[in-house]
Amino acid sequence: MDETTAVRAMSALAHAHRLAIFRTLIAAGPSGLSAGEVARAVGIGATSLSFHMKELDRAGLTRSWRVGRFIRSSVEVEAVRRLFGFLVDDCCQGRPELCGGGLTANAVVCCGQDDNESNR
Amino acid sequence: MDETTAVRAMSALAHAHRLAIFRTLIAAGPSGLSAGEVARAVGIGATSLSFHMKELDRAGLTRSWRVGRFIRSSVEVEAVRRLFGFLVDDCCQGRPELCGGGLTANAVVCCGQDDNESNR
DNA sequence: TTGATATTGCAAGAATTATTGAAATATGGG
DNA sequence: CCCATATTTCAATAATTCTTGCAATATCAA
Repeated sequence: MDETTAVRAMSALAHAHRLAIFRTLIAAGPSGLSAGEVARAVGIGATSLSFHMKELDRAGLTRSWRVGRFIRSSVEVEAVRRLFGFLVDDCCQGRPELCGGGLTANAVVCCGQDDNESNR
Repeated sequence: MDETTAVRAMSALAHAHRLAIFRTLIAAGPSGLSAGEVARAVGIGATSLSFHMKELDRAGLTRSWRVGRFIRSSVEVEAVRRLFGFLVDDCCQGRPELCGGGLTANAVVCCGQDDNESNR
């Protein structure tokens, strides 16, 4: 993960609607939701959802795929993990004796090692 | 953590200079760095650093305190933990059977339970 | 093919955020 | 008290991002 990628990801989450979309999709799990379902859940219009969903996809935080007339989207769990890692991986320069707890940076997100089939 | 707080935190990190500042401070650990040291490390001017540092402080991601003529800043590790949690805590609606790995959302950052004295 | 549903693209204005240097403030040392 | 260092404030400009409705595209079902 480079800085540009990380900034793009943070920017994608730095918006009330997109954060709500992201959290809605995190809750939905690997099978995701259709654009319409997300728009309804978040309370925004189709145009607005499309705009914001595209931002999340572009940032690599979500993935979208077509199922008939619907576009389903879900969170790219691995990307979230990499993002968290990028933020904190150099914590205390990796010298735990500088810190109290002394854990090396680590971020774990639900849904295991990412891809768990479902209807992708 | 509410949505407004989370958006403010993500916005604070959604900028190349501020992300660099944040990561520099994460690496520095609880004792932090002075504004000048950060500015030099990141390669920006004093005015610019002051502007961006204030954003990080305002977002609650960092804390700053005066030591003589210097202002030192360090990362608020607990705030980072809460932010990560807010992003992923509802993962798969807390129903691990929907996910492969089945972990509940969890984000761990170095430096233990936050405050480890040093020169605060 | 036609109609209905689902989603995206476009364009212009509105709003927010970033950049810059110069001046102002705070502190410690002599 | 005066000077040098460290940081912040101010103000104007520049740049980016958001919002909105409507038209366009894609797919399915009849």
